[in-house]
Amino acid sequence: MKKLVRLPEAELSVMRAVWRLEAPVPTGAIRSRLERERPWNLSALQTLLSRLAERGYLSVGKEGRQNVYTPLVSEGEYLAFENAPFLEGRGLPGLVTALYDSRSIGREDLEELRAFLDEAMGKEGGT
Amino acid sequence: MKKLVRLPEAELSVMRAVWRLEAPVPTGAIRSRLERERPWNLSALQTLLSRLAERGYLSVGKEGRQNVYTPLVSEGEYLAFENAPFLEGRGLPGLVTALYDSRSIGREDLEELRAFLDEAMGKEGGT
DNA sequence: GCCTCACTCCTACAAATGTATGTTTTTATA
DNA sequence: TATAAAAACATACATTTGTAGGAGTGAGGC
Repeated sequence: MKKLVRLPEAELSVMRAVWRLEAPVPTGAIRSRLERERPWNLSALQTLLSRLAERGYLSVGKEGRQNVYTPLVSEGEYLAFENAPFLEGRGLPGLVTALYDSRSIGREDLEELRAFLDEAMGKEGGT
Repeated sequence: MKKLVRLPEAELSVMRAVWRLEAPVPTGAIRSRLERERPWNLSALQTLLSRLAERGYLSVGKEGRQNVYTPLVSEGEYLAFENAPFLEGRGLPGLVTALYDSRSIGREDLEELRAFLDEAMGKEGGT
């Protein structure tokens, strides 16, 4: 398991964009994906991309003369990493409970989740 | 709903400690709670606490001579806030799937979660 | 061939964050 | 009562993060 580091806000936004695009992703695609949310100056974005590469979150390749980026850390891995302190203390049910209690998710979400689990695991729940 | 801001690493560790203690929490209690993980210099910790108060994450009171802190944002609210971009895109099942696919949680965790949901909502799941 | 576009890469710098020192005030106590 | 322990509070400063400017370079249009 890679040694992850908590990403600063701006870099995390960039990663989220990359995760949602088809790798390898050219800079321009990332830029347009983010233009509503964070209309960065091109150089600013490039700085963030290289920092992400330094940190081992992205690999950089070339497609012609353009840089293309591929995530080296999946969104799930990162999510697990960020939520680890909570998950360790209280487990997945604890997480769901906390979200529910703070009204961040509702009863429908729980229903949906249960249906999803039943579907994914089969109703038997064998080992 | 308060306007939350993503906390920097150090401040977040402090919040996690506060969340796990009984409010209102005196500085010393936070300090000892964190001494393994982040053995901060007392002033360093005090700086972080006042920054958290400025940001509206903690309220500060006095208990005799000492400062005592009370969270103004619950752990669940914060969790929801941090995971919001993911949850909006993919919902709770998506989150669980991402964790599972990245092997951050295992099949037992899913079993446990399902059992928990069955318990919490009743097996019928009617609305 | 020359210009413009679209990028890359290097450099810079203000603001935010992480960590510590020094000073003062309390309270407890040898 | 002099001394030490505990903590507040102000201040400082190195490092990291956020954002941008500018120089260089291949590609396509004219």
